[in-house]
Amino acid sequence: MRLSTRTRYAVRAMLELAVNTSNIPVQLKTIAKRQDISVKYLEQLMAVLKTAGFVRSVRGSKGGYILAKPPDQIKLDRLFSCLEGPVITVECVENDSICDRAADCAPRLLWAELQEAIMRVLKSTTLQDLVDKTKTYAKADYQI
Amino acid sequence: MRLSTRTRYAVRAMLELAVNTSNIPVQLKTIAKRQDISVKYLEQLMAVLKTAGFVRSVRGSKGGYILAKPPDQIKLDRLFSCLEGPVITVECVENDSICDRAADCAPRLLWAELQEAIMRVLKSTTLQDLVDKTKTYAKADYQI
DNA sequence: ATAATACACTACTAATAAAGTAGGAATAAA
DNA sequence: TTTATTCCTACTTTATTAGTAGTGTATTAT
Repeated sequence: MRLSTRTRYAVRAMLELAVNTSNIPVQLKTIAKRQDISVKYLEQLMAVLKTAGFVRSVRGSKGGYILAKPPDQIKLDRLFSCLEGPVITVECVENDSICDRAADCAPRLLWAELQEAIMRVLKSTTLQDLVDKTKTYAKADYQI
Repeated sequence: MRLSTRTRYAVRAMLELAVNTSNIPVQLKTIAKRQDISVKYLEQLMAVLKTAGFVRSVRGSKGGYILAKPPDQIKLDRLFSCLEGPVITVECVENDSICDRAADCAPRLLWAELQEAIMRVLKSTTLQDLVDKTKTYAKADYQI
């Protein structure tokens, strides 16, 4: 049940965009340096985030990325599902036809509970919440 | 955040042992057939479960496995940690020294929340709970 | 215009982990 | 002694994740 770096990187990148309150786009180079992620890898993640409608890109010189919506309208469960895929614990939770046992399967009920517990946390968290927590933890010269 | 088959198989195997109320040990062959898992793979999982003290084995002919404790004393969080490893979401949640950012990291707080939510469910579930649910769902000729 | 900058797209590769297989040794019952 | 079963170790295969590379395209500053 480990989280992929994919998701972690993406959340961190999104947070970098969220703390940028100006209208000047943030360059991947900048995020890559601050977050210690290769630009090339970030590009791929940003492509996913762009397709999903979380960010807008500005091409060309002085280009970069900005959030497509205000941070308080970006829920973490959405971010997750576009990065990590929709299934969080086990396939059968969502799709009971993949296993004959599904109908009578007690473990499956447990996996469903787990998934719900996870989703509850993610649904109740927005990018803005993370921004706020960042500020709380290191008010002055914070780094994400 | 997918669950390993390792853990799923092990839980199902444990459940097979739990529904066996006799003192006769259950053979892996039987579990393997009922659960559609290779005996050889099961052997490895059972070795882990045995080391962790969840099951006892009876060697030789007519041997097999039985639970080492009554099912209501087997919490799922314990089962998990011996199969899936202690870290559920991200390393840094447990060990903040692996990342310079850890102290001021808002995402890390989120991962910690996720982990807690998962653990809360697992800690409040025992093997007996699964047994009960199984019986509820298919009283007569239940298959796990 | 042109050079520089930065995103866009696609394919490939490397590393790691998960899943499963195989063979034989130890043990106990019949 | 034969048979059935767990035990132990090593290997193999497969899948996923993570990361790299190269080329293309759009935009802007000069």
